[in-house]
Amino acid sequence: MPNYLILTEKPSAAANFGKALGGKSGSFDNFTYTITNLRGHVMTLKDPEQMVAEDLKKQYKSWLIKHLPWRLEDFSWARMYIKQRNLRTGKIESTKKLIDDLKKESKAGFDAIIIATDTDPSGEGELLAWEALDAISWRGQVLRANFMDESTTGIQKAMRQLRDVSDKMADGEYIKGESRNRWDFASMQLTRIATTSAKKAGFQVVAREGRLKSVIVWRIYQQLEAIKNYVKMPFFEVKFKDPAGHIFGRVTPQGDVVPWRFSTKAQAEEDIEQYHNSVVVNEKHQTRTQAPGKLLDLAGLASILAPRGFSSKEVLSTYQKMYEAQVVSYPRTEDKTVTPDQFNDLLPLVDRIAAVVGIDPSLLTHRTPRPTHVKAQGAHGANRPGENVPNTTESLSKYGASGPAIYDVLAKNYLAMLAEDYVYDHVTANLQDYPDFKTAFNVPIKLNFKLVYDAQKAIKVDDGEEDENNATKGKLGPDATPYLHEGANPKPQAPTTKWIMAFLEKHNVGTGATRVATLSEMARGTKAMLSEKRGKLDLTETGNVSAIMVKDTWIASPKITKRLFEMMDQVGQFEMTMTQVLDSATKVVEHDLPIMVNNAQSLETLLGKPKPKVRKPRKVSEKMTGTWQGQEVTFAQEWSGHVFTDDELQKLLSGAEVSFPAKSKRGKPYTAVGKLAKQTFKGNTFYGFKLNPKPKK
DNA sequence: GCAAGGTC
Repeated sequence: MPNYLILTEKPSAAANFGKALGGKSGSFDNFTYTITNLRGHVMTLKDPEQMVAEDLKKQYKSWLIKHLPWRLEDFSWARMYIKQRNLRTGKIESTKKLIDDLKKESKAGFDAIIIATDTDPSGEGELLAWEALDAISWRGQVLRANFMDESTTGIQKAMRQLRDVSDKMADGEYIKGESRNRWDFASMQLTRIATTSAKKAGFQVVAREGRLKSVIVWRIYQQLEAIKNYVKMPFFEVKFKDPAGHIFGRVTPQGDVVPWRFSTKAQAEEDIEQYHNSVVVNEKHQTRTQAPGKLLDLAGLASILAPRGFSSKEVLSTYQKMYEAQVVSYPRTEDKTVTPDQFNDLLPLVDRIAAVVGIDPSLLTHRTPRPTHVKAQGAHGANRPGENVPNTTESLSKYGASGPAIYDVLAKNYLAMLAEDYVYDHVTANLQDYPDFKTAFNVPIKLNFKLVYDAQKAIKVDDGEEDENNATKGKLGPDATPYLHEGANPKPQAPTTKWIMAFLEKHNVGTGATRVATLSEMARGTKAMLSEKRGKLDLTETGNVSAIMVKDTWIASPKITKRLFEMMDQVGQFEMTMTQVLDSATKVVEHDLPIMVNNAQSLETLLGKPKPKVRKPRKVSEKMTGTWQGQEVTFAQEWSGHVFTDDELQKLLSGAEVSFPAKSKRGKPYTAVGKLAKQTFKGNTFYGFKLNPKPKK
């Protein structure tokens, strides 16, 4: 029997594989196996200057426009470990340990490694698996297991249909992912062009311009401009009202010029003269139903919580912690449905969940799967409550400020699916003497799921259309009286988290999780491009500069992502080469470069004189020179706020140890013990006080 | 100083 190492994408997937195959290791079908896992991408491309020949390093380190566009064939596309802050512990972690462990594990006599990472249409799963296989220099056989979902049957089925992909260059899915990765890397050039051009014009910012950030920042800029340039254009038209307040009007398609709308009140007052009271006729009633809204993904959840004052960042990190406690399901899903298995797993818990969020369980009568919400496809399933039901929502604040709100929305939205459809009476009628004047309104009959949660309403983006506030109560007719209605062109809506998420989703830019992560990243730190306050988005100076720089460029168009994905499909089918895909990145740079250089000229006109950056004067500590180990050295007389005494300075020069009270970066007091030593910082040699190495435990 | 993608 062959012995396989099954490589999954993440711990949660490894757990599901273990469940499906009967343990973390064992035998299945005709092989024995061990399951292991990655943690997403474990390697990333090196910096540009680290991927080229020695004599090109200087030019590829430079941000000057004369060195751009790059010759992408100069790159080795070599990778390095990833160092990143852990969301839970807040500590910087490197992927080196994981790779070292995997390398050790892979040497335990396996006949093949099975790539069992997520099946994603962009080839990301293959890419991140091959990053790891290349990093451990795996030379043996490689098989691929494609699973559509992480259910037991889904995984078992996949493990019986293994494909040989030992030659990664023959694996279309890998080529796809690698192309996407290199294309995006090449787009880095646009940041250099924008930043350098803006700097020349006096704006000292880093203008980050990838195909996600530039699209977001440009869309927000345009919207803010539209609001700034909005001029209210009132209009007047004749409408009718019956005694109960039902309004009868004519249909005006958006943007159309119609003869019954006037720009002055006087004209309309003249017009109204020709109308008289009319009898209401043609009253029709139709009973209609509406199904509960779809289940949520992270972007939807973040959209709903933003107006309550929870930032994307806060929701992301709190949700992750709640997931690890199994209070909620897997965060980064793209599914908006659940599988029948997932539905059945949660079913016995729904009454308890309802009690926690204060929903009357007698409303939850639809306990069979709805075909619209429960589908036999998907992986982790839509975001929903987990197997651990909390006692109260308040208790979830231990995971973060947004904990109770996350659970409340998530649980109610899931429970809404178990309530019956909303039933309402759709009423229509028109006027006898003026049949073009119509009314339409809905009268609720049974609220049903709307008493639990109305996700559609929560997610809906205000389109700026005026609300007529049509009456929904009272008897229709018997007649209606003409009146003068005053309206106006709708004011563009303010940019919000919800609004930008809807825009990105419409254009298929990014995934649910990356959209939230990118927005949160764009709002963070000294290079922040935008601010997110209670869900309202605004641009910082960096954001404004970044936006103006991408006016009329290709990179800021959502079509670029669409085109990239089309090319990725072709490259996956071997109808196009990776080189050709990358040529298109160079074409974008060539196209956008002169435009950006030109756009820089309008920065000052649009934004005013650049604010001079106030530089904090750098504190230069006093230096002293003396003889140490037989050579003349110069070193700082101060270390971490402590000024050495004359006695200590002599001790240091003599090579002796000194100790003094100090405080750690976190403000924890400790005793610093150390000597003078030769050290390096960013490649430069210097002399100075150095802490003794920590004793090994 | 820089991308977008995945993850804890």
